[in-house]
Amino acid sequence: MARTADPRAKIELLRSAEAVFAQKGLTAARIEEITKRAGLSKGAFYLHFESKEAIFRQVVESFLARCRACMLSPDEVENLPGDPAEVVQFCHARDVEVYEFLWQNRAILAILQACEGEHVYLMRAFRDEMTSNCRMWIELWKKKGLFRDDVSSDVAAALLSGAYHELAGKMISAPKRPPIDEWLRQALSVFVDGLGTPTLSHAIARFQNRLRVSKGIG
Amino acid sequence: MARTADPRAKIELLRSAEAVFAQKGLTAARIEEITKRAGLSKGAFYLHFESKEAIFRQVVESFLARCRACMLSPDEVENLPGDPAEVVQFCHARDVEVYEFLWQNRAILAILQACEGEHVYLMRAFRDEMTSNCRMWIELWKKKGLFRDDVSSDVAAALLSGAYHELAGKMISAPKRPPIDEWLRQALSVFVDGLGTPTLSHAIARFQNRLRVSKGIG
DNA sequence: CCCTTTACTGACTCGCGGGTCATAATAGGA
DNA sequence: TCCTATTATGACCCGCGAGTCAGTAAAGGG
Repeated sequence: MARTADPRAKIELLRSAEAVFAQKGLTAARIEEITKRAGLSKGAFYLHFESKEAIFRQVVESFLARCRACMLSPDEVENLPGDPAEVVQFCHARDVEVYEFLWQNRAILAILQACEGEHVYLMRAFRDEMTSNCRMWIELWKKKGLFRDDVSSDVAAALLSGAYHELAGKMISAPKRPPIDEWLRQALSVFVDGLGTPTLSHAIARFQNRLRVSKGIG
Repeated sequence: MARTADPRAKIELLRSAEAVFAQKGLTAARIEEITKRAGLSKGAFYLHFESKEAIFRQVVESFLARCRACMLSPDEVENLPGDPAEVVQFCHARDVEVYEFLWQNRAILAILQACEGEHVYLMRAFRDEMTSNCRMWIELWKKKGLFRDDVSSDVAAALLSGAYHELAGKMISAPKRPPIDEWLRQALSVFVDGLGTPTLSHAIARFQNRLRVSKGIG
C-alpha cells in the first residue's frame, strides 16, 4: 500500500512561500529558502507544486478571490440603505470590514505591491478591482442623488481607489496595527464632503458627532 | 595618443536602458538587449557603467532629482498667494506643471512602478517625496485657515498623494495623452471641497465657473 | 607611415537557482 | 514480518545572463 502524503506538507509550503515572497518578492525568493523554512526538501516541493510560479500564483490568486468576496458590489448587497445617515454608517462599516481583512492579509498585500514583469498583471488586477468596485458604488450614489454629477465617475473612482490604496499601504507598513478606524472615518468625511451633495455632507457631520460622543471625545 | 570615446555611446546606452527597463523592469531587462538597442557591444557597456545596477540607479535617480526640483515645497515658492481665489489658481497651475513633467517622463515613471526587491527603496522614495510635499502644503493651508483642522495632516497627505499618484498611473497607462487638465481640475475641486474651509470652497466654485466660461462649456 | 593608448568586440567563464532523478524511507495492507 | 506504491531526499544537471578578457580597431600625435 502506498505511503500517504504528510497532510501538513502542502500547507507548510504555502505558508513558507507566502512569508518568503512577502519578504523578498517573487524574483529573489528561492525554492531552497521556502523548503528549508517549511522543513522539507527541494524535491518534495515539486511533488506538491509544478513550479515556483505555480505556487506564487496560488498564493496570490486565492487572496484575490477572498478579496473579491470581501469587496461586495452594489448588486451583491441586500437591503441597501436609502437614508443618508444610514448610507454613511453603511459605508464606514464596510470600509472597516475591508481594511480588517487587508490587515489580516498584509503579508500578501506586500507581495502584491512588489509584483514585477509578467506578474504585474496580478497587481494590476487587484488595483483594477478596487477601482472598478469604487466606480460601481459611485454610480449608485450618483443615481440616488447623493453624489455630485460634475466629477466624472472615472476620475472619482481613480481618486478614491488611489487614496484608499495609499491608506492600505500606510497601514501595512506600520510596525503595529495603527488606528485604522479613525483613518477611515476621516477619509470618509473628506470624500463625502468632496463628492457628496449637501444632503450627504450633513449626514457625515452628524455621523462624526455621534462617533465622538460615543468615544467620549470632546 | 589614445583613442577618444564616442561621445554618443554613453547617451545611447542610457536611452536604451531607460526604454528596456520601462518595458521589462530591472530583473527581466538584459544587458544584451540594451547594448543591441544602442548599437554597441556588451563589452563596451562595461567601459561606461560598472554594472547593470549602476545604470539603473543613474536612470532613476536623475529622474528623482528632476522630480524633486519640479515639486516645490512652500518655502521654495516666492510670492505665495493669500487670497483664496488666487490659492486655487496657484494650486491648479502647479498641478498642471507637475503632471506635464510626469507625462514627459512617463517611461521612467513606469520603471518606478515596477521596482522590486532591493530597489523598492527608489519607488518608496518617490512616493514619500510626494506625500511629504503634500503634507507641507496641507500644513501651510491649515495655518492660513484654508484647510480644516479635524483631519490629521498625515491622513490628508496620504489621501492626496495616493489619489494624485493614481491619476498619474492612469495618465501614463493611456495610449495617448488624456485630458489631464480636466482631471486635475476635478481632483482639485474634490479635495478643496473635502479638505477646505467654506472660504476656500467658495473660491473653487468660482474658479470652476470661470474655467467653464473660458472653454465655452455650458 | 608608425606608434601608443584607449575604445570596442564578442566568445567565453562562472555562479546562481529552478528543476531532475536515482536512491532511501515509510505508510498501510496482507 | 514482508511487500508495494508512493513520499521524500539532496546531489546533481543545465540553462541563463552578468560580467570578463584576449584580441582587434581606431583616434590622434610625431
